[in-house]
Amino acid sequence: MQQPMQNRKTTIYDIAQRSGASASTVSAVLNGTWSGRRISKDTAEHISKIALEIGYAINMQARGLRQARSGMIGMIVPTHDNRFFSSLGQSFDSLARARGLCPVIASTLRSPQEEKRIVETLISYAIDALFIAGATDPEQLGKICTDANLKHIYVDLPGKDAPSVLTDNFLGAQMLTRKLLAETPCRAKGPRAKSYLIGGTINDHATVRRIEAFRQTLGEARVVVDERQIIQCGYAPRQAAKAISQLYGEIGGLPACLFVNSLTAFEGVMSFFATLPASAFSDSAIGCFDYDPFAGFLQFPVYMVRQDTHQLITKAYELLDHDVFDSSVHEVDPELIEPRTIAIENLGELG
Amino acid sequence: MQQPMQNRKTTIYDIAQRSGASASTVSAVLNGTWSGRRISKDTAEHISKIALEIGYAINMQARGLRQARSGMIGMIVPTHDNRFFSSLGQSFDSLARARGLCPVIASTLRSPQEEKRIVETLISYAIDALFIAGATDPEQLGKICTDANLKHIYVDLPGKDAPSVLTDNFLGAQMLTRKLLAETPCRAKGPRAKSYLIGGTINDHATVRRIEAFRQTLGEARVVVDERQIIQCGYAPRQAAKAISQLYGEIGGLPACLFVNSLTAFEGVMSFFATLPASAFSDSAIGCFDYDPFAGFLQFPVYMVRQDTHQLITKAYELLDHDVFDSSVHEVDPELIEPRTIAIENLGELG
DNA sequence: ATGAAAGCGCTAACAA
DNA sequence: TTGTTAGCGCTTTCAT
Repeated sequence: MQQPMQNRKTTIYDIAQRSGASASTVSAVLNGTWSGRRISKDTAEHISKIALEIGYAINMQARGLRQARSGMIGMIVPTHDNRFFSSLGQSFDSLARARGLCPVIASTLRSPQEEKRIVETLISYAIDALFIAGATDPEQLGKICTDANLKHIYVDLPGKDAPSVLTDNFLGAQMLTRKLLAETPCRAKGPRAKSYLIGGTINDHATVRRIEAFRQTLGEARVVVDERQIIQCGYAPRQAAKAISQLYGEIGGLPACLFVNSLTAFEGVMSFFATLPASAFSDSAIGCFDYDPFAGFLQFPVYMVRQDTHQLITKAYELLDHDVFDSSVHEVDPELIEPRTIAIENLGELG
Repeated sequence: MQQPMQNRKTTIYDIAQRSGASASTVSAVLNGTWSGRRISKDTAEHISKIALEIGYAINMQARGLRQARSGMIGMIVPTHDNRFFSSLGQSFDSLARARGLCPVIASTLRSPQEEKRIVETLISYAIDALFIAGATDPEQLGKICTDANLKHIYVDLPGKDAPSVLTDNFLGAQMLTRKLLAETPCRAKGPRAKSYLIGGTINDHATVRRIEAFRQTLGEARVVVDERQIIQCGYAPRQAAKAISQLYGEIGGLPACLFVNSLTAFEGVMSFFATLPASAFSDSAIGCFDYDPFAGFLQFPVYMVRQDTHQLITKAYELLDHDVFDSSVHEVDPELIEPRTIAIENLGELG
């Protein structure tokens, strides 16, 4: 017996009953395959009208079960709470919806176990594809995806078993280093005359490329970089604060050129800088490989590199659309942002 | 005939066959209801072992279809790309996963039509609950949720038909205004001696409360606020830039006290400030109802109010857990952040 | 141009 | 203590 309660969701059978058509006809009409099934326009319109009237909403779990896909697309990121990844997330979301997919962004907190759990969860929900951004163990995830027959694309890190879309980190670091060298005041003497890169980890491909560019660019200026000029203290603000404080003590001031390798590290650096007098910055050129609108308006000029998140995601979707599943690598140029500037896109109508 | 292809996903029937048990037994074991079904521990262990061996992964669409729920929980936000909402998102995500739910965060871009579409989509996927953060038309969404029998909770905006968790915007604005008045240099004369609030819209509850507090706090200091001191230019940086530029022209400089009503508006304000000499700021006290770590290190002090996003989300989950579905309102205190300070939570190990 | 019927993978009565 | 069975709501042959 049909439950007479209001709670029963309306189904295609309700519409079938009301319209006098069969469930399969209703289904075809409602999911757009009706033209291929030579259903008359009259029938189609009639059914659509009824569906609208009774407020029919399709059950995606039923459809998904039948079709063995879900209409959802996933992306994993280390954290939502980060300018770069949330910006990737925004583009991912908008572009997913533009193609009728439901976006699901999950954060891994940079934990390999969480990464695994999350990807497995998403597979359980039969997501149609996965973007992997900022994984700590890409190999592990690639294997899980491959085993589950899940299309996946690496974003902002290179994978071995599927296409990758990367920022041209070498180019970005080169632009930034060159700029910093050009702007370096020549007053700093002795140990303070050197250039330093701070932040990041060697496990991280992006960091590796940036260090390569940093080294090479300094090399072009006939400067040799020793190990102590590359300070790998991770991304955590606290660690960066400790590292810069220590460096300051060792060399007796700020270095002539300081390349900070992420915004989070820069937060830590700033917390130390806040303890210094304004004069401490006069002999240094400071840059950050990341973008925050306010960092460009500090008491000293900060040069920044901004990744083109929208382009990264756009490329990733293009690879999906064109069924590219080799392990090709696609690079996107970042942009050098001058101090006292706000990237123009941020001045759009949307907050 | 069973397909011998590798592509067939393994199901509970595969496990049933291998273990000699029935599908329902396997199901009970795998979803934890087996103790209630008086299944022997031996059987359970045997089945679990096999499931692990053959790498079984549950099909959540099938489970969801059967149970008429999905194990997913949704949240809508205006944009991901925003410090406040991405911070809400992070807490939402972590806490969802902690209770075994799959978080889905979707952005509406502040469009009423998108809001509607998105909520309907989420309902089609049978999400178990929805957090509504930053909707432009909460009434519309409330009705849709109610009709679909979907538990929903308003976050950062008050709803009429379900519980709401809000920042105490009045308190925050009061703290900020008091601080600004206390710090206002007394040098400004004439029209520049007044206090201004810039940014936001009157449709927005948070803005309304902040304006109330701004007015009342100034009232306590025996100052009357006229309409022109409340500049409702929306949240877009571009509009805010235009508005502050216009104000500057009208009153011949910066006002003695400037209360900026959001970080995005503050971005716009900064893009105008960048055109001013450092001396332009000496007669003003400037504050922002929002937090960015770098905004505290600008060339002039900026007082900020930081909302407690984690507490907002924690409360919202508590309401879910305790089955609170009345239209009660729950407020969470924000925090006043002094310039030259980085909120301590940001200095954790995670970037 | 349309309908009947099977089945996606799981869970929950009800039997045994 | 476990198995049988009947769906959840949809799509998709295949028949007509």
